[in-house]
Amino acid sequence: MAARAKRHWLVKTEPDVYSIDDLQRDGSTMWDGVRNYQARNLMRDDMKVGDPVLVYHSNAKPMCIAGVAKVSSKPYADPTAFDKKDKHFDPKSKKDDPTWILIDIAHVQTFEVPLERPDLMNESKLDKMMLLQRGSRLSVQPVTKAEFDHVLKLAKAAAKTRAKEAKS
DNA sequence: GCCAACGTTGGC
DNA sequence: GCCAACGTTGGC
Repeated sequence: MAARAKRHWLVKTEPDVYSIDDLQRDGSTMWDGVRNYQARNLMRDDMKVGDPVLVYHSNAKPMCIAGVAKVSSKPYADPTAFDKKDKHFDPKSKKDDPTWILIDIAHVQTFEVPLERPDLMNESKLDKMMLLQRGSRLSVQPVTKAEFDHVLKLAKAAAKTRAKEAKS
């Protein structure tokens, strides 16, 4: 069977709730609590084990792309939808026909220097990136390979610059 | 703290 | 099925 080309993704998280550092500590985690159909469909239908994922810190100071993760499980039912005590409990989601589906993601890399949103906005190569569009609220979104590669390049360059500064 | 964008809900 | 009201996200 021909291997499917890897697709690239970005997930948003509020670092006060769950940050890249938490992910690094945990190794991997259920990406739970997503209650948006479009985001769910991406997790259920399009995200495949091994796909690279950028991790973005929203509602934070600073707002930034903080690192890289990867999809580490097949889709399965979000257990928080069944838990009455959970903030994300959804009585409409039944165990035999779950409404909310998630995947696990595993930590790959925490950027030495987070890429802050205003700097990303200045990158002409990222003009079209969904994350940077006004009013873009989708919390799980596709990223093109070109965008993904450019973000990694920026992260490397930023780390290099910092290393130089540390020396001088 | 404000508010634009946008998804969801519910009356009709 | 339409659409106004409402709630949430999330940048600024």
